[in-house]
Amino acid sequence: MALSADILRGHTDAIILAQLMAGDSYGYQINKTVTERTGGAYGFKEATLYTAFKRLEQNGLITSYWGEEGPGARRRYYAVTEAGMAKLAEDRQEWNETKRVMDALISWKEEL
Amino acid sequence: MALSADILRGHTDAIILAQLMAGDSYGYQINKTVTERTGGAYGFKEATLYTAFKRLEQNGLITSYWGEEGPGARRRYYAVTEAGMAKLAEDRQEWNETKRVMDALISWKEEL
DNA sequence: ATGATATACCTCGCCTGTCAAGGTATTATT
DNA sequence: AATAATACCTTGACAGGCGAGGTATATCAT
Repeated sequence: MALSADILRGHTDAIILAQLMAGDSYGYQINKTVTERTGGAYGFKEATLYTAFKRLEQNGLITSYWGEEGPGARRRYYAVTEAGMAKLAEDRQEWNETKRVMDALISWKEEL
Repeated sequence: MALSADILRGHTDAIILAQLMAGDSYGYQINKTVTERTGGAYGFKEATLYTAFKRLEQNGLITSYWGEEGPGARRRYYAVTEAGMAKLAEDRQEWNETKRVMDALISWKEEL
């Protein structure tokens, strides 16, 4: 099942921050990693991705810099800030809470 | 932690449908049940709730009728349709997939 | 009586994140 | 020369959440 982004709306920032915890990266690479990690079940639309970078940077959760130019298209790298790490920790707690709440509300068990 | 609805955006319909599987109910009651079931961690804003009812009914996933008038404010009851039950089954699968995807993307383990 | 609180419903208009569609540029492959 | 892959970006439309406002009934405290 391919997930629509509207289902994951609000989790985009957390997903990006989490990927950056493994090291600085750039848009195209991050998206490929996301797609691989989910077995193709999920990937960002480009507009969504770059909108998110902009938002994250404006909120001080990531910083960006142009990569050293080798051959090929230029790459803008992103790095998590301290604030970004703190935010990710919050988001992870929030995700655990989300799972708890959703499972309590839509699971089968309660109805049997 | 109190969850914002933006985190659960896209899951509102599934939550409502799941509550109605236990029997016909009305807005105020559904919301109280949701709040109780989540230990106060979640509840719909009224505008969100009634907007969702309208959407669900327009999509043929629920039907509504006014309750038999006893004393007190009038109540509009909602019932799940066959299409609603089918949709809920889909939504539940989707939720399982969402958990799988999110855990694959933001969990700690992968980084260690 | 009067005000407050709980129950119970509804609408309007703003806000925010997603994304289709459009664009630019480089390199490799056919 | 054309196509595809890499890599970035912006604009405007759309949809769901929700603050703020409204209506109405019943109970409880002052």
